[in-house]
Amino acid sequence: MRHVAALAGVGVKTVSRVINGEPNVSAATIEKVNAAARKLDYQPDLHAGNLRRADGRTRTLGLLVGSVDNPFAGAVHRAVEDAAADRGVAVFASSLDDDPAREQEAVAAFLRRRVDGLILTTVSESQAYLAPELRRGTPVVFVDREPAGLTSDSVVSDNADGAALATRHLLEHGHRRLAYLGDRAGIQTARERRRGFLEELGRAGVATRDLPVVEGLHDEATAREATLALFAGDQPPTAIFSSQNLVTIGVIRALRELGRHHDTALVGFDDVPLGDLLDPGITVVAQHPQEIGRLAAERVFARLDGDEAPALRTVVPTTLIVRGSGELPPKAER
Amino acid sequence: MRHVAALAGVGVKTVSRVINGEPNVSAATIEKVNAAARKLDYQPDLHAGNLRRADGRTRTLGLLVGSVDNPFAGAVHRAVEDAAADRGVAVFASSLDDDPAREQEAVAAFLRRRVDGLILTTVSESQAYLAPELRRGTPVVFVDREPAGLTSDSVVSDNADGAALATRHLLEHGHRRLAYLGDRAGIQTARERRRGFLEELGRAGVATRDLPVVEGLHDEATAREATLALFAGDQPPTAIFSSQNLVTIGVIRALRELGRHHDTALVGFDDVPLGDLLDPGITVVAQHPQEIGRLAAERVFARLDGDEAPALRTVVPTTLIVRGSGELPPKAER
DNA sequence: GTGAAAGCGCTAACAC
DNA sequence: GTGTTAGCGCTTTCAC
Repeated sequence: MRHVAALAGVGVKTVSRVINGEPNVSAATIEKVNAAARKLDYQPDLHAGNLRRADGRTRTLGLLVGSVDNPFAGAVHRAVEDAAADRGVAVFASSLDDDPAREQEAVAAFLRRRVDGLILTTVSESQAYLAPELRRGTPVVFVDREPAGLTSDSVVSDNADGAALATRHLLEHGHRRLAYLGDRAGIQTARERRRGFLEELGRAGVATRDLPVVEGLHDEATAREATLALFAGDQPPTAIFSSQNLVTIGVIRALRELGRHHDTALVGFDDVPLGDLLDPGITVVAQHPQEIGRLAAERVFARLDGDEAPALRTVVPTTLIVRGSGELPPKAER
Repeated sequence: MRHVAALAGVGVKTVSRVINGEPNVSAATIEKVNAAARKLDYQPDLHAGNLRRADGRTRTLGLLVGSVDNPFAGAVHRAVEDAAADRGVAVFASSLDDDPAREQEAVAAFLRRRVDGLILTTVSESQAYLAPELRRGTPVVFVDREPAGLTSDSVVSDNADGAALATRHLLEHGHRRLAYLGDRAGIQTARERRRGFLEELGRAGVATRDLPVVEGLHDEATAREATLALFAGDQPPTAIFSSQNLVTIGVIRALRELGRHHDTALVGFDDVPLGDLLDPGITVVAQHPQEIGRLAAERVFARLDGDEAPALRTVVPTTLIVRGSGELPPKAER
């Protein structure tokens, strides 16, 4: 900046004014400064400016998702990015991998870089460690999962409702031997989905005691194996509710291997890529990750713009998408 | 930091030493400082430190991909993140959307934030604008597409070879009426893939004059329409080579609608999610985005670690994955 | 083993 | 309209 000022024959403050589009600079001076900046390939240092700037904004957001490689996370990320780009805000993205240590490291990395706001998917038992940061005024919005030990904005799917919707759908198609295949019970959304599943069965008067409730599945491989094991038993289910996109894919693979994909009903929670092109089409309770990301970004920016309202919990409804796999009737008992 | 120093009863420099794990501090002092830092929820400001620090490293990378919502980009991103996280480096991720303006803005946003390195997918005609930055010592690695008007490291798939491989596969299965459905010719990889397609046909002695070469497709919708149009003509192809994952999906949808998915061969460039579970399975020339991301990160960090070798062009081979759609024989002429 | 002073690139406050 | 000075939070240099 000093070099630009020298080359343009003005003071550094004038360069600063031009760079930031502040008023009270003559057109001729603006042109001189811009010419000098161009000649020197000058790029202002945002961080240096922020050190002194009144609002202290870095125009940077930290986003933590399950994995940047997951379609759900990709859609959330994209929506956040679009909202941020409109405001000249850049986005740090990190993957959580359902690892509490990674959560803490990622958040610390964001905070050391003085992000203006945080959009987080979390997995550790408590997010109380964020309290000081929240007091400091950094907006924190939780996506997909709600925080524990701390109150802040969140944007989540209606997990229990969606799971109940899926379950009711299977019940309506005559199934009574349903199986639940889901993620670790340590994960809040997994608990909610299991609760929705069991409660809906309870409302329908179906005894849940003997129904298989398999937890701890987190990827295709474990879900596939769990499904195979289920069918190796003497009372395989006639319908499966899978609580997560990767689990759903694992179930599909297993059912195909067993040749049971046309006689075992399946409803998945969260949409599956190309789910409509499979045979049968995969009936899912779809979430709306794009909408979740959009609303989360909206919350962060509202807070940055001075919204002081109490923490807001935004629930994004899920949608049942009927495609075939959820409408298969129970296989006749042998 | 001043507050921490005051509370611990030491000078700021001592706090700095403790934070950065520098030697020559007594164990007792370290403990005092850490206790004070914890009490005050002190988070060091990385940017402030970098202003003065000798190496000037922000421990931050800028990554520009097609769209963070695309599976290819997600895999690249994930690999870059994993390599970066090992080194305590955070990653800014932005979407290009094949928009030259967005490219420039994203890069400028990265540079204003003083990223240590850049991993870029580009679309503008020339990246010469990066020359000053490159001279300044910022490593720039191009992924997926090679730069123009500038020489720097790149990590790309063997686009022409992969396209030729796909084409040869279709020829070997007896097809002569092949169609090419691809992205805008303005995109370097699209040009390469078209070249590979046409050259392979030339080597096989197949006249390419009358074969449909449709370009300018960039999403499912346009690819679907182009495919439908192809079959509305009087000489529909017996085989299709689609040059990109979204285009492949659009083609699949159109073929299904037409009921032609079992008599029109299809090989796609770049893998398609669940491509093995469709009927027929989708034969593709798979790229290795994870590997591309890993190698790109490796390049950036090698440069940061002082590698001064001439610009390196790394080619990641593609792999033909046979699943059914590419092995369909030509439909008997009517 | 520790601290004081200067300065990184910029903006705030105020002078002219 | 424009420049000067101080200082943001930290690291460097150098003294003790």
